[in-house]
Amino acid sequence: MTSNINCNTCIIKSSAAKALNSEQLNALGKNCVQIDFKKGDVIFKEGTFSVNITYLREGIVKLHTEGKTSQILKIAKGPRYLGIPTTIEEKINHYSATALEDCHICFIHTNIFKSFIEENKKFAYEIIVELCNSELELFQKCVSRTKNNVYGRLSHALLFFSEKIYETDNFNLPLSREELGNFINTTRESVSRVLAELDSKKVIQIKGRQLKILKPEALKELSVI
Amino acid sequence: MTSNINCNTCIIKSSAAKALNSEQLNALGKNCVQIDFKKGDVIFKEGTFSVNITYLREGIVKLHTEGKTSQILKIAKGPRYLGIPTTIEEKINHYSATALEDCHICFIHTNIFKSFIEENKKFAYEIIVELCNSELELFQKCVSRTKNNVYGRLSHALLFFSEKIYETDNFNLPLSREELGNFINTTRESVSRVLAELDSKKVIQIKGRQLKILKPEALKELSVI
DNA sequence: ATTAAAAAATGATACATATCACATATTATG
DNA sequence: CATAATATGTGATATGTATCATTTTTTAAT
Repeated sequence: MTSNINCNTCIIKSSAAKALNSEQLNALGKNCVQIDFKKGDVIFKEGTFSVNITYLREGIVKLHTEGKTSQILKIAKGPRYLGIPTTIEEKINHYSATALEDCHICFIHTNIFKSFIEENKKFAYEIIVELCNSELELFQKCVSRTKNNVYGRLSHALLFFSEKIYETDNFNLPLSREELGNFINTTRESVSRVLAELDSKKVIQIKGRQLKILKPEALKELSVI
Repeated sequence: MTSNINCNTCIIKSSAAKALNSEQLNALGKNCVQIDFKKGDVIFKEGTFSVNITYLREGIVKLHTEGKTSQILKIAKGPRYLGIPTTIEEKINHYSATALEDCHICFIHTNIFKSFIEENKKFAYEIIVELCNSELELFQKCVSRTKNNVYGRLSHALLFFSEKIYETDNFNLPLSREELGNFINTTRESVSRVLAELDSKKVIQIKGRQLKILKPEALKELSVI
């Protein structure tokens, strides 16, 4: 579903978008289209031509590589920009984005996005801060993936969902066992086994995708970072 | 060694620094100090308080975590900014930087750096582009570390040194076997073994740190990314 | 040059985790 | 509701790589 939007009245703004003035928001509305995606929909695909900056207004997406050894690089929750690195200079997407929950996404013309950077100091600064945070997050993930064993990586991922995405210790996993494996770089079998063991040790309670974290401290102990 | 500098006459400028006008370069010179580091010197350390943006004018550095399971996150060659993510908003360095070759480094007051972002559109834009490239690089590395086995990761690293750092297929490795292990997430023993095997198969020729790549295509085949 | 210290090479073994095979749920479809 | 398709669980085995132990080489210090 596509719809015209009024960015002036939109209340779901990233800290960068909050820096835009009324005139800029009007211009944004005219150079931007909101599309609604359903769970599982592909938002953009690795290798395709990119002409927009993608703003995830609401929802949860995964950024991932393609192929049978697909790898989930990041899981992002709105409001935030997606894939600025992959779109701003080069025209080819370096990775794909797929909706894990229903999403409202705004596709913003790269040109108007660039003009805001030029016109609006605060906006430019906030984008820089966002990119910096994104890179630090990735560093963290890099370290977690390599310093932790499968137990640690899975614990880290479960805590990430609980703390950063759902903000509760009782939620439905947004990923299948196989996708979880792609996220923490292991196989679906290992994910099953470790989840079963954490369940048997009463650290978590899992049934299908329904997860309840019983002992977050125990998960924290398992992951060094 | 510390010295006052004239940024106007400096010919070693990043693409962002090239966007600064004469007045800004004068101001930069007054709010910036150049320090020369020798091979092995620590430039900044994880966990310490940070008050500057670090500009690597010339030389090669490693960005790494501390501790016995130290991990090398990135190897960078000047001219480029180092660790903007770790310094711009938060005041604590999230990782360390150590010189792998003699380096000339400019420490720039964070405030003047921020003022350039505000005053100079082109500068802000170039910083954004640099951060985007940096993140893409990290994505690449994340994928390489997890999709490749030790052979692939080491091949990838050797090609990286050859293509991105030294721009020749005949150079001295900037890292010990142990550091190479920290860079590609393996042990020094595994690095030794794989180097020995690549040598015996005449893909490379290695003696101590002296490396000559004989068959770059063979290395490319070993690493999927 | 001689000795000490550090780095690298190499063999033997251990172990975490991938792979394979198959059973059992769970979800989709006519 | 039945049947197929897909996802998940679990045991047995294989394998890449870490770990440990020891030797050899290189580098640094006196």
